[in-house]
Amino acid sequence: MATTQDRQLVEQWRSIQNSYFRTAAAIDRALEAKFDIGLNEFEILDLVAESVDSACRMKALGERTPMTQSAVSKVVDRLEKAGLVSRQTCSDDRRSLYLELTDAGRALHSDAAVEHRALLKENLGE
Amino acid sequence: MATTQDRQLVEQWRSIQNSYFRTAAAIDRALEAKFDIGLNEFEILDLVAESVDSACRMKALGERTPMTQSAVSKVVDRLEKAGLVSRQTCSDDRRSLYLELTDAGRALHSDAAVEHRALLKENLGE
DNA sequence: TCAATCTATATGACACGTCATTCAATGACA
DNA sequence: TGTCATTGAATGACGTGTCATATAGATTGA
Repeated sequence: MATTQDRQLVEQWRSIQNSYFRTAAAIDRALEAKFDIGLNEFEILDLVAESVDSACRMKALGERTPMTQSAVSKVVDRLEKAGLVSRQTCSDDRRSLYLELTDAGRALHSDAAVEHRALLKENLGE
Repeated sequence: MATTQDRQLVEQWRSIQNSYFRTAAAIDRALEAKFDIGLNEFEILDLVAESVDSACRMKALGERTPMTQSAVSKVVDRLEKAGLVSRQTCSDDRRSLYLELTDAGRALHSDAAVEHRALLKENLGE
């Protein structure tokens, strides 16, 4: 039997879905159009940009994002191919890699971040 | 410059992302394991199940879901292939189709809905 | 009534994410 | 030290979503 609570849960869930998808789509389109990178690429850039320490980070990145380890790896592939980020080997654990923004990456990030925040405000803050 | 408000927005956004992804993944896995359908398939089933009127619905479905029209079409393909739903032509507009649950679809939906609601409660209500 | 246009759905090419696996490096412990 | 398990990351096969387009039916207006 569908209880009232069930219906409320479903409503709540649909509303989360809609706001998530609408916001994500809006940001994705804008970043794609203006900076030629997708939302996931930006989010990785953003995480790298806010990591001031130079700890080995591919792993850490995976923990701060809902993306899979392999998704992160592929996003980083694209960022690296685009010359925005570079993979550096870790001296203390040679399995690990950490990421560094290139100058181009830093520049693009700081422009894109403005757009990103503005769209978040528009869609979340309303 | 990163203002405090910016940081709050980003935090809020990440928290939405996480709760969305965690919940979606949990439901998806459970439905996949127990009923062999994905979350999107279930959501279409759910929409069809709650449409009591027999209006032409493919179109209407598209409006109640963040999915693309073409995504809906493919999800329905799979549901039809699985024998859970059937496409019916519309007499008043032969371009349109409406969907009907098969008996198997109705049965699966009512079981899966219990699971779905329970997981929503667990993840959203907590 | 016949174009021109619009609308509902389907489809194919493509991009991207996931899973399972692989590979190399590390750690643990006998 | 040598084996065995574990860990960080990359990769290939695959499924599914998106975009652009195709198709068929509807609508409009001359």
